[in-house]
Amino acid sequence: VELTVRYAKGQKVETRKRIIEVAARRFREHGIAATGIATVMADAELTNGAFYGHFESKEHLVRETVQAEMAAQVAAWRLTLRSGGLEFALRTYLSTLHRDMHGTGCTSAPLLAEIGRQPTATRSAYAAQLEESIDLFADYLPARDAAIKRSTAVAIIALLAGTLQMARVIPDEAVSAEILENGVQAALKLARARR
Amino acid sequence: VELTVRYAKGQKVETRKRIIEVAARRFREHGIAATGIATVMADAELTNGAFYGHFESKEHLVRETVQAEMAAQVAAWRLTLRSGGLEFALRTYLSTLHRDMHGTGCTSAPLLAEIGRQPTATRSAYAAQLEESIDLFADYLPARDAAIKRSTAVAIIALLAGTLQMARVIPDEAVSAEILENGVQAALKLARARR
DNA sequence: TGTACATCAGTGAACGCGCGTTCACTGATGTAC
DNA sequence: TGTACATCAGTGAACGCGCGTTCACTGATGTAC
Repeated sequence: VELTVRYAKGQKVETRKRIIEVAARRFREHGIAATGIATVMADAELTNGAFYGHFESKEHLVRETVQAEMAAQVAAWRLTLRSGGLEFALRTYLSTLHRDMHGTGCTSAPLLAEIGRQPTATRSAYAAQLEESIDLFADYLPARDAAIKRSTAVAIIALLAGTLQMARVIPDEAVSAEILENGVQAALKLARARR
Repeated sequence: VELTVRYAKGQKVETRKRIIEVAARRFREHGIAATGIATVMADAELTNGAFYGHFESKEHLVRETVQAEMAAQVAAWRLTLRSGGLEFALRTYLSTLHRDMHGTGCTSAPLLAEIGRQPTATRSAYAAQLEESIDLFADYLPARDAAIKRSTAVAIIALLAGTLQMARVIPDEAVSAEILENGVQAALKLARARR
């Protein structure tokens, strides 16, 4: 069996990546159910037919997008935590800037509930990346016991997602900003507790 | 102008209520975008055409449903808090029973992110009910200062929503249950802090 | 008491549209000889 | 070097279907006289 490369090496892989990126943006902005294949493909500057050369179905695209974007988010968190520490990372996440950055921000917060309605494979992909996030956060917590670090990290992540979602709902700018700042304080409170 | 009652008094009002109830169930279970008018009306044992005798549009149904179901939820919280206190209410909310009760449970958690994508009118309806929840929770917190009660209540509500969503995503039953219990502990920790 | 009429909650077919998916095809590239 | 052929990423029309919404209608009820 011979393996020939007729197209620029990795071209198809790059197209696939581009589809995932534009899909992620649409998903975050409008939700998974409200996002159509045709609009995603148009965003990627392709026609709808090309989709099925890259993915078996919409379900598969969702799975791969959740997987890839959550991994990217963990990497981003790692960078922010390393460069600025916990409070800086929390403040970056719960900033009005991030709140208003629907398409390019966090994947978890806007899609968490909807991921809960996806097939097990997609939810497992999320769960795996969540474990990465938990381990990462745990490294920046002052507690001694590993189990306490873990449970605190879980609580902080849940709090962050809930707070960002809530701030995005509230139309009153002052109240919304208050909710964000409040989330930072509560997360720090949880982080500081040793047991 | 004469006002005659040709049908059983309040029949239309009751039908309207029934539509909102079945819509709420569908919205919680499948999300707003994934729920169609025709299926809601079929659930209410009516044909799709009848819908527009009760609501101007799907957007209006969403608004009224969010308003009504959030109000009902506040009432349920009030009852649970009054009868069992804070920890009991937290444990009820973050129970595996509630986690698995997608259609009839909390409206806020499964729809929070999606409500954030609705028009301002719907988001304002949510915001008003959220304020009720905050005031209600604040009454069951040990802090002295009203501002601290308020900010703690906000944090607890955000934590509850995020935790329930997360627990619903995780396929591993043990990990999911751990996340729920962990949420209870974190909420209690926040509640106990006096400042 | 009996009949003609008004009211109106609900019916069900139809509208244009976008959905996820399929498929025969195009056309640029590389291979074989 | 030149020509016939194979590969395959992407094209674009089409599929059946459900969406939100409209509308002429039905038929049970109550009113008027």
